[in-house]
Amino acid sequence: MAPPTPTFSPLYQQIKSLILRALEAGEWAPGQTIPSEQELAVRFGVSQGTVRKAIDELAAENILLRRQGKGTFVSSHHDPRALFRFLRLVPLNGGAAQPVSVPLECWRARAGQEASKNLQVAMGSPLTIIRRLLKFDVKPVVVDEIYLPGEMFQGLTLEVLQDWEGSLYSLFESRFGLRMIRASERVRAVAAERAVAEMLGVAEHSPLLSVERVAYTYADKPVEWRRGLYSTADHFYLNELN
Amino acid sequence: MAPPTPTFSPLYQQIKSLILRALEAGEWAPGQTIPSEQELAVRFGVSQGTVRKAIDELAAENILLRRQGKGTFVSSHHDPRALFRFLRLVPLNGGAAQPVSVPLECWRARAGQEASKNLQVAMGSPLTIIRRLLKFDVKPVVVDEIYLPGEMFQGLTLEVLQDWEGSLYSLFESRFGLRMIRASERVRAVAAERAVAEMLGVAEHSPLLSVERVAYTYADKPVEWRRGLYSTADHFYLNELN
DNA sequence: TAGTGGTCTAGACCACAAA
DNA sequence: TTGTGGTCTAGACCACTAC
Repeated sequence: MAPPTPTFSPLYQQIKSLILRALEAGEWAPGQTIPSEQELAVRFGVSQGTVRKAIDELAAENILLRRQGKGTFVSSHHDPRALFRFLRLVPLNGGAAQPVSVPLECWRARAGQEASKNLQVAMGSPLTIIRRLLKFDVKPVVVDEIYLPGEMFQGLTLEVLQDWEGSLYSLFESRFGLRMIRASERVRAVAAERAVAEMLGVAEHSPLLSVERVAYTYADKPVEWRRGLYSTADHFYLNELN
Repeated sequence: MAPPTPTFSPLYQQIKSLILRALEAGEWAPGQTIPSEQELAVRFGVSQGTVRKAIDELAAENILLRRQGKGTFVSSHHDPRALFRFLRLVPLNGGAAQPVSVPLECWRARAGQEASKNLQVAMGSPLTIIRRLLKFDVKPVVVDEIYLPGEMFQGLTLEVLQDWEGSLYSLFESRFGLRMIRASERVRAVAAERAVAEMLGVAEHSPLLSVERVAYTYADKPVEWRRGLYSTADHFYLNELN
């Protein structure tokens, strides 16, 4: 006897995949609308309700953004609301909530063991590395070291970074067509080494938050690995558990 | 001219509220099934689809749990899967993933300014305070100090805590009928004071994670405030950003 | 006024679990 | 076999936005 089909995939999941593939292929640009539910229903040969359920899930994953009366939009890191989706840092007592990125260095290197594991690239493959400061209201709060697969970020230089107004991810989106969809962070407490302590204006050996992040684009492909050292003298890392 | 009705609440939201109210009133016990969608549809006088959408949202909030073919269950902290919903601590290199709670002290006090603010109770109102250790595989990793509104936790003693096998929240659920629905955590890095350093087996002034949590039950009512100090020598705090 | 997403319904059928 | 949740459809109507 043949086994009963072990793989059952609901129609709306298949539609979801098709929409994702279209997004991945750049068929609709970030910030722009996708076709209406009715149009997509015709295109895919299913009912509007099925398209709706597919879009519902993509909206829940922050990949699409629905706006009643206007349409469904491809979400974009240009949207200022998108910033704090990935930066969970909040001032302790009021203070400036808008951070400013200050690029310090940008250079090329080759992937070591750790980078190769986190970015799922071969050992020795080219990397682009960024070091930068995050300031809240003139005050430095975070030092980041950011590892990127070199092939995907051709032409990324310190000048490009310095000329950019806005978040890193919005630069990645505009300049390199890479959209970060989700990320995973590992948080630990570490003692500040001297160089970092100086940059953040804290005493050597002060406790800092070490935040290691791997960020993924479509199809769960990792495209960024970063390590941030956060001074939590005036800020905290906020996490909502649901 | 009268303004056009500024308050529009979809039917399914109203149904959702009704279900929440029933849960709050204890009409269905944690771990047990609620009536079928069809039954609820009849009870509330709406279509099954409307009940479904209400339940969908409650399931997304981890308040209900759907199981195809079996029914819809009231989620419970007895479910072992529920543990890591609130404890985001993961071993660095394998190691025991199941923590053991070791209650150290349990005493009464009166709410100071901070407790009063976090628990939304009056200054001077009675509190129950717990101090406990969390061990992974014999090794102490977390020291917690937990502040609870005294009225809601009558009869909570060190003996009760020591006799309980399982998580704190499952005790709260069984013994005091209080279910934690969501929580908000503020994470910072701090230096270990001597007493804490000794308990965790680390050097004085070692960097630790300070995790302050306010946990809420139905209707966003805060019922627990705790501060944990985490040793991140062998563990890290994991956070998924979506 | 037209077009979008949002809600609600009724009904058919499928997948899964338990008896 | 029965009962549960899960999927899919078709159609009506509502709320919001823009023209």
